[in-house]
Amino acid sequence: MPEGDRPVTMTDVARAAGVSQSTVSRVLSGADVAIAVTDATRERVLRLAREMGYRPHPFARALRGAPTMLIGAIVRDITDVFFARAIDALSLEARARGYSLVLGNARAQAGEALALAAVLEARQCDAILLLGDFHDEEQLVRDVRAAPVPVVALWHGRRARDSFATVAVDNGAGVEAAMAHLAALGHRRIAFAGGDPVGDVRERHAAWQRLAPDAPPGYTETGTNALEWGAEALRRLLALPEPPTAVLAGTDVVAIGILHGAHELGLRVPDAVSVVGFDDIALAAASVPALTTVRMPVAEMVTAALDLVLAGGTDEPPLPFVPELVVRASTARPASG
Amino acid sequence: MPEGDRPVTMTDVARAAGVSQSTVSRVLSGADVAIAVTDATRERVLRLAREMGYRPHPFARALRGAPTMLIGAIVRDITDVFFARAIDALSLEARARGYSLVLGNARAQAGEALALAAVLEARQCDAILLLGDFHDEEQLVRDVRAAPVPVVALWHGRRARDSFATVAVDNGAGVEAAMAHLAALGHRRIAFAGGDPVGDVRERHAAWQRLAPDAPPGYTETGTNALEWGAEALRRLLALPEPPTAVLAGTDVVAIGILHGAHELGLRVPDAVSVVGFDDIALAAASVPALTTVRMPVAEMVTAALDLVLAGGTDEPPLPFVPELVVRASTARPASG
DNA sequence: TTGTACGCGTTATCAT
DNA sequence: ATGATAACGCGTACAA
Repeated sequence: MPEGDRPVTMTDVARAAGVSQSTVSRVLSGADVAIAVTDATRERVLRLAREMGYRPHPFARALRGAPTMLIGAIVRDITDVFFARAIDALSLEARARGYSLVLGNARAQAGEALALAAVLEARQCDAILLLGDFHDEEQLVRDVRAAPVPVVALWHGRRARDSFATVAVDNGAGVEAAMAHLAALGHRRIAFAGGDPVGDVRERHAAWQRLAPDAPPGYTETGTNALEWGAEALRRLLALPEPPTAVLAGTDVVAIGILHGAHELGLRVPDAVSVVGFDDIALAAASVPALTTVRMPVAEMVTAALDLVLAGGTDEPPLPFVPELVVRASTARPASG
Repeated sequence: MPEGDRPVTMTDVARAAGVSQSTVSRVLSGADVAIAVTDATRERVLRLAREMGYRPHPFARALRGAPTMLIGAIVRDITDVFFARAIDALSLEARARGYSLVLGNARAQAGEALALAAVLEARQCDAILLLGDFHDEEQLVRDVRAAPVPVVALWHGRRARDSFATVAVDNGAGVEAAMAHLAALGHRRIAFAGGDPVGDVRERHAAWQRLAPDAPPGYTETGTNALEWGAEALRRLLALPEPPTAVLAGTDVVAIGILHGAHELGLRVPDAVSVVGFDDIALAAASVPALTTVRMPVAEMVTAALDLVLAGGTDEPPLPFVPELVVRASTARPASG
């Protein structure tokens, strides 16, 4: 029995059981059961280990090359409800596979490289997942690329050549569905209000441009992915000489900000203006009015990313997932048909 | 130089520099600088370490008793925007002190104890923070108590005797401020709709009961902390023979659900009914209408909890923080005096 | 079937 | 000023 408060080691158990430490290791690590050790010895060791409160020491195991069962998740902004949901799905899915999550919140500019170098790159994690678009964080991307573990990115926005696999969504298809819905309702003047023009939002904007090539000037608003910004963007759009009858928002967060802005202007949605979001966050179904949006298959994408990264990250990434339009109450025929 | 892809160790650097591994350790671990090693040697070692891409191996250090610089954060439900904000604040504050976060999402019932045993209890973390009320998760609390590292709980709701320190908010004071505000506006019939009756919400409910002892039956609604539930609760409250003129919600999430429910019923807030939330989540300022609520000092509480737990968790916990009422547009004089 | 011995990468304590 | 050496807890060839 160890004196003091020191954790119980295999050697402690071995001494108590009157066997060698290796025997304890054989019994407890459970390799090739029933072949190597006498039943009597096994039971004695197991009993003592339990009684003495033995716990394997993960660092000693890791030093021997065992996987840490830790997955590093680097997320752009966890206060973004979309990413919060993704982290939730990720943690559940990871745990189902026996892994835990180390959270790297990238929201602080300074020291981001530090945190990664210290925790993730330093091979404490078996795999690294990037959540969000990090193309502007060059140092971070460099660090992660240099990591000796597989890396997979989610919602990173596709670019020419990335050094890691990407699980993405077909933003073009989502925008097409939204635009088709608005067109079917009779909308001809559809603006885009896009928050941060990075990653998925950038792709959504590009798709909108493709589908509305002759949109009047001023029909594109970009800024930050925040509720207040959505309200501001709406004010500017409605102040145009030829205001839009519908707004396609880059994210649900911006869309809900637009709903708020409309209310402040004394306008009713969808009577005065139709609004379509993107992502289908939980709040979208409970906003005033309930938001028509494009649903992101978060759980499926997280599962795919986990499959990919735990397989080494070198397999072919899955085809972009296809999002689905969810029609609710924030879209209707335009007032002036 | 190491063959293959093996990470660079001190021994590799030592070989390249023509010195012993101990010398490399002395130089790199930076203990007692300038005394022990020649400047020439130091510079050569430092240069080679940099060139060769040496990284300290955290597990080997941990095996020697070094702290892991990992903080385990166990959160009830990270999709709850309130906790997402807390995790954000926590990760920033932790990183400022050189720590990283291991996320334990407790939202899955089965296997929670397992995840803890594997990741936290097994002394991988230097400290453990509990975010939310875990009184109903007995196995988890038992596991955490048995952990050999300090534990501090946040928003855990105070109970008779907990085995770990708690950083809490004075929910009574918050409810008093909200009720005083409503009373000053002329409200006499104030109901409480409280989501999950655990932790802080439970305390808020108790405070409401104390301040409205003669509330008609049916004025208390409890359920889940979800948007839709808020809407349902409002429907039931307004169906009462003597419906309330104001509703105090247990959380902003419920409050925003109530706003949505009112809109669906064709009622305007605050004309038909006043609504007060609790927490001041980001959305509260951008809801329709903007929500009067009680602001939770999240950053301050997180800082205090980190101070406490990194000091060993045994100091006296700080006095409950006092939340502050934020008056916005969801409260007004009742229609019928 | 079981014990001995070694190494994983570090830090710390001795010598030299 | 620096080098050899011994731990830390565990897994595993190898010997017995």
